Amino acid sequence: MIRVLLVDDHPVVRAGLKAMLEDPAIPSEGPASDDTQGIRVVAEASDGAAALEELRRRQTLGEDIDLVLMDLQMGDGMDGATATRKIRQGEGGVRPVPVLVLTTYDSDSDILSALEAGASGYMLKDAESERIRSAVRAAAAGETALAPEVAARLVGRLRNPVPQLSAREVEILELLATGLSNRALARALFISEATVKTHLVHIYAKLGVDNRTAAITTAVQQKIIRVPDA
Amino acid sequence: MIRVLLVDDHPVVRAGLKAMLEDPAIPSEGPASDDTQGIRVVAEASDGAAALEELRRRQTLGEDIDLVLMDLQMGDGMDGATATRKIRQGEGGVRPVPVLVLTTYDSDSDILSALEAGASGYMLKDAESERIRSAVRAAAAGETALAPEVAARLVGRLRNPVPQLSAREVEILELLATGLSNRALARALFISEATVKTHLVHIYAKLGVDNRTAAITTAVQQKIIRVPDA
DNA sequence: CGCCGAATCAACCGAATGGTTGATGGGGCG
DNA sequence: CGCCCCATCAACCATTCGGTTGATTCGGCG
Repeated sequence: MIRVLLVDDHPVVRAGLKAMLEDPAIPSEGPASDDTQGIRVVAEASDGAAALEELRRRQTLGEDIDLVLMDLQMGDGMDGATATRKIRQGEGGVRPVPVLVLTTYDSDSDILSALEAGASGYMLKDAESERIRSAVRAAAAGETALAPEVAARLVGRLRNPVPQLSAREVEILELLATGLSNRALARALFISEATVKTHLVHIYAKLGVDNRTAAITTAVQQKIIRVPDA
Repeated sequence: MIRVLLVDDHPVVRAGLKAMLEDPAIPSEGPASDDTQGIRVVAEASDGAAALEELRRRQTLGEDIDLVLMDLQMGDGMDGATATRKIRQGEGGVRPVPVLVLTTYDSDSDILSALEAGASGYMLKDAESERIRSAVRAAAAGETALAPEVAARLVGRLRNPVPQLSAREVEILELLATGLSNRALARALFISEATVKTHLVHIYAKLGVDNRTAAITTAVQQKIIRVPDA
């Protein structure tokens, strides 16, 4: 029996995962084996901080958790990648437990940040239930479980690595996103307009675009910057 | 008994909604009343086209559907708003049925397009299960069910003379956010570059900005548009 | 019918942006 | 020390963008 802690901010998704994990549509044939052992959702949390708290509480009670199923995007509170890192590093008095990330998007930066945080796997929410169950079993057994789409992205990234923006370039991108002109940008950063243009050219090249608008959306998509607050 | 057709491209979400709708955590007290009548998910579909097909099929068989629960964003195939419009207008040989939209985002354009398409309600996926069930009951009874956040947006929009952009202007903004130049914009919309510029001037005026970059961030902040998907 | 707003287009202008080449200085690294 | 990357700046040019004026068509509305 694999004991799972579910972390997702949407009650609907928690209910769906619980149903999927606990009620296999096709019961295992033949005698029970390790490969088809049952899965039980024994705890749930709606954000990263609550997940850490719940994990610690369960472990203190001697009710060990075998696996954490974690969403990455969570409205407010600690995000999934941060929570994953803390769990894997045993912060806050928890014993490290495998974390399987299960989320909606497969952006490069999401995948990278999750895996760097120590996730044992990365599945997408549009997966069929049997896929998700086998990923849970694999992750609980200490193996790595990647959705095919995710694996493909990783391979693609190895082939042509994403050019890294310098700190200055990111700084410029952030101001760019507020709608400043080159001149305003120059004044804000105490540099000349010429320098701003040079930076922009570098940014365009690294992002594979050819104008400021595309640079902003691309940067937002790749989570290099965020849309500035209102 | 309310008979529901579930439309969502994610198996996880379908399973979650089914579990939530059919297994009320708190069984109704006292004798059964109309208000607490049961809900049964009798059919599912993973995109808009399949939903129409399924609805028609069930109605032909005499197995009427009382309500369609519809997601707006669906990976490929017909999107939710279009499917909602077709169902409400009885296209494709279906009898109109109330449609409750249940989605993740609450952007103005999403809400408006769903309601204009004839949706009976608009709920967010992060809602608690009892909220969703009561929205289903209300919508099936012909009432309008809006999530509080959605209702708040609507009244806020009535108070604030939110500079109302025309449909065409929003369309332009959305393409603008992908980084297209005026010329590319013109080609994409089969209009002249002059017209694009005219629209942009109007957009800038309504949003209180003076260039395209600021227009995009402002529009995103005010949830007039969303950052385009990667 | 006349009015108005939305959408379309044209022509024009100045300003901003993009793209290039080339140059300087400072850090880090083998 | 030499090499390379980063950040800085200059000058130049073509293209694009922002803004204006004016015009046409079409649909809705009083």
